[in-house]
Amino acid sequence: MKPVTLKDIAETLGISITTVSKALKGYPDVSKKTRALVKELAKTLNYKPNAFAVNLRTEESKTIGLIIPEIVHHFFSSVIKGIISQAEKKGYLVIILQSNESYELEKKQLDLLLSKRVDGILISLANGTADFKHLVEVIEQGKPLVMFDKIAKIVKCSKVIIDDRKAAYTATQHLIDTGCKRIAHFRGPLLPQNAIDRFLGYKKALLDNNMVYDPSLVYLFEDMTFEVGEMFAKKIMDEHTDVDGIFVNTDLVAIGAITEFNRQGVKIPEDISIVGFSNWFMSSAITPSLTTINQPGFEMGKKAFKQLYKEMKAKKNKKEVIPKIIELETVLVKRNSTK
Amino acid sequence: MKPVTLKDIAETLGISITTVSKALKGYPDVSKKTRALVKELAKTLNYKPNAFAVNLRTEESKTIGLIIPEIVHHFFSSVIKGIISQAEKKGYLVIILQSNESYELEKKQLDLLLSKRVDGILISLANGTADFKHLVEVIEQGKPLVMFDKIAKIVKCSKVIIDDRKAAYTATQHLIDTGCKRIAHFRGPLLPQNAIDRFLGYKKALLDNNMVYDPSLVYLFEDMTFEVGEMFAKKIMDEHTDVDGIFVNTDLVAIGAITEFNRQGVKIPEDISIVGFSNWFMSSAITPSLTTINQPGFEMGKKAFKQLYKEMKAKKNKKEVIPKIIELETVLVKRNSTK
DNA sequence: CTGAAAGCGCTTACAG
DNA sequence: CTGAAAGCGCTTACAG
Repeated sequence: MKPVTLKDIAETLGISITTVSKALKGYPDVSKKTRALVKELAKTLNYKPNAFAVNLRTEESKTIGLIIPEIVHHFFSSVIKGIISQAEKKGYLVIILQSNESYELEKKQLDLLLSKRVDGILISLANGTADFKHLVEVIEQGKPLVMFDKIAKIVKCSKVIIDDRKAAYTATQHLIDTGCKRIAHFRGPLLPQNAIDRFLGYKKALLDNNMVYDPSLVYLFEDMTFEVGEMFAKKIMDEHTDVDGIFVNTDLVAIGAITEFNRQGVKIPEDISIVGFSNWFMSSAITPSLTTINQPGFEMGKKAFKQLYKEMKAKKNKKEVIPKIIELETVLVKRNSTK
Repeated sequence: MKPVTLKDIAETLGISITTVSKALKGYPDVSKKTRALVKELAKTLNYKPNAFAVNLRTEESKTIGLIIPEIVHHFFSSVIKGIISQAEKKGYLVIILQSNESYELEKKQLDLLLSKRVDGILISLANGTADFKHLVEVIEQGKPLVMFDKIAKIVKCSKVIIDDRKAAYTATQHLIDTGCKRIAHFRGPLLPQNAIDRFLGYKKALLDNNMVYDPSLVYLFEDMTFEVGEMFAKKIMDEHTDVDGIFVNTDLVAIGAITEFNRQGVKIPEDISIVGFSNWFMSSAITPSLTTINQPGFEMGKKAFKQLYKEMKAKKNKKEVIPKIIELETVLVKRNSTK
């Protein structure tokens, strides 16, 4: 009933706990005979080291924390999958917490992870986060921290990102190249760095092509939902009948817009071209299929863990870590929502 | 730099570690003055108990494990969200692992969680799992275990489920009630209990209505994807032009089928009616919108954790636990893919 | 009201 | 090659 301990094995074999421990860990200063004996007994008794004791001794839990704004999102769940798959390979477990896009919750979750003494932390910031003291504190404490996707530029730590500005530029340029003259942007929320960068890329593409940047064509919204896409599609039809192209922050919203345009008989791409962002699997399924930017979530998760792992290892060996910015490639996936 | 310990506080205040510990935990046998002093110092020093030591002493980690077949699935990510939200309220953290629908991996993950000594385990079975010894062992060890959604009927533990058979019956009956005479079923994989039960509900509805059950109208497939839906829609048009209704195992597959039928000019619901399963948010977005069975994922996650919590508490108090089957309500959501 | 002491199960520096 | 001992940081039964 009670779990088997080193002591149990030692007593049964009439040797010391020290020797049992060493034998199990394959230390060379144990005789072959003893080692075999110990290992055999451990196996038959189904011995499993008490993780709590090991943690206490080694000050390491082989567990990392992950804070994510929202789990129920195709992109983020792909990232999670990437993180878990990689963590598993290295023998790490992942504790997942959600910030619900709230700064207060994010702070609280970070504190929780710290008090649990996870070995490292992976985080994608909440939309509501504009102050970064809580993150700086983690770093000052020497706890490895890697940010991904939604990051804070001024915080000195490793980051795994895409070049949102460039990707948005490419998307907008594609609209221009295919003949769009008046291009709107469904921007999303105000604060997060990726929304800012996508907006900047959009704007720069316009200016580089000697097109007018018109702020009234930029639509802000908090929630990235299908319904928001429908709503703004309606708004465009009401307010700006001359718009012939839209660059949308997220596929889900773009698909909402497409659905509404379809419903109203607006032809895509003849009347309006649309480019999304993220390459959600539904974007190839919708009619017309959606031209979009591929954002490699699974890959991002893998890279983020790998970097964190390096930093945890470096810390263990008391080596200095130089923060690294890892940028993943994005690709424009051309489909039928653009000419 | 080094974390503050009870000893640090005790030494600074010139009192014993015992008293500091008691004061911080609000034990009544400490003078008000001492308690106030200790608490204040702890706060200014930002004392956080060493979770590893607490775990070792209390044999409790306030952490649970969750094994899920696939994270990147709207339904499962909703469940995860429900679990995490509830766990947070009770001060528990959640370690998430994926079985990738593989029995071997599921066993391995379970073992990992056990060796980490989580306080309890939540699991939804892999499609590949047909042997349940690994689960029985967990229970025999006295570790609280609750299964949800994809369960094994013969394993004696608490379960949170829906009545898949009844829901499938309702879905099929709705097709019959709206005039369908020849109803196919996209069944999904062979093994999981929920696929079996949905199939049985479909069959029973046919028989209760004196309709012929034709095995050639039941389509098996391993992966529940959009593409599978497209493919089987084509198959139906080739093989069974008389089919006028389909009950599909999952919304995603149903939406794939709708897309293909739309493409081929097959009218929904005039030529073929379709009912899905799960009420994925895209099912109200597609044209025509999809009639489906609402499967409460978030709710299921919450209930599963609540039950696990009860059992962990009972175990702590050395009370017996009687396994409980919690069945959540499902509702048929009528939309435009049926008459 | 306070504290000395045992103990949770492990790891590892050290002695022999 | 083997083992006694210290110690990780906490909790708690017990004595005073």
